[in-house]
Amino acid sequence: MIINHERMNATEHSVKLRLENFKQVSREYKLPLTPQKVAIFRTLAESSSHPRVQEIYEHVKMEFPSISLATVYKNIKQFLALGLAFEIPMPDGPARYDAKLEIHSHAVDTADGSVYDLELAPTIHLPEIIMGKKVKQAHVLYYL
Amino acid sequence: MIINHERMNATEHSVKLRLENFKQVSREYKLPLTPQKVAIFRTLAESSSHPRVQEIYEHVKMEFPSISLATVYKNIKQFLALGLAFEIPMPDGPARYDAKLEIHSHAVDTADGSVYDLELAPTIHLPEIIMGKKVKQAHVLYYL
DNA sequence: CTCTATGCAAAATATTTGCAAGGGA
DNA sequence: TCCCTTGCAAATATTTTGCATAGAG
Repeated sequence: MIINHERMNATEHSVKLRLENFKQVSREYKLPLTPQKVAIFRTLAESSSHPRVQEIYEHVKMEFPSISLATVYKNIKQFLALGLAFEIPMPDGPARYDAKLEIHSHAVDTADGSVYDLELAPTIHLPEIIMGKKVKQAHVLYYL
Repeated sequence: MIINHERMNATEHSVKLRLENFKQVSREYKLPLTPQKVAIFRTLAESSSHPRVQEIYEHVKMEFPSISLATVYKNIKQFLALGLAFEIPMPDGPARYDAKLEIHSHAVDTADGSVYDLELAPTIHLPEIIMGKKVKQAHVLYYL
């Protein structure tokens, strides 16, 4: 297992890739790309701290002071449905979000609420089918 | 990987083991064993459907009509802190609970909200230490 | 007798919804 | 133009808290 400390933010390159994917998927589903929506996705893609909805809202508010919390909620839900983001449910308090595309796992430090990205070693392969259904999302959550 | 369909409830034997453990831990921490608390734990231990707080409340209410939802919340939180129960955070809606003692994983069917217990094959061993901290709880969550 | 638990009500959080107006493709 | 989106406010959950009383050990 490789642990990605990610003290720094996502690289510009990977942010660009995520944004391109986001735009492509939006076109595919004929969903309009509003500036607010792009700002919400970019905030998520640029962050490495697995922000809460509230934090995304506060960040986007700097650029769009009139944005509503409901808009952020609606967009995040849409990202999840489109497979553009992961949700990391937390044992206490609101969920955290992650725009990383590859399936990976998270370690949640319950002491301070920080979330670490983990890459599973390639020898650990998660099942793709369970109970005859395709695995849409897999999270390995460790509570420390 | 072995999938435990668990259409039936937990066996009487395993329920007895869980209840004994619960009572021993309570004595250890000098926490009074009230009838309500025992009923809440028993409800959890006997169920195999990973009930929500609300469902536990409704079940215990049959035996203790005056029980309060707050009491169920308080007790469930205490069980988590004592390691007597697992919490399974859900992508939508309230978390589910499980009194199973061994670390195992869960598959969440997002279509109907049902939760399956999974036993990880022994060849897949989860790390016990991450970032220098002991893993208190590990969940492998699959969203189907 | 002491300490935690219970039950009730109110408060605090968190998330969703309805709807009129705005805006992207 | 056609939908989807936005922003606001109100409505819904959901969970926590304070406090007086009850009860376990």
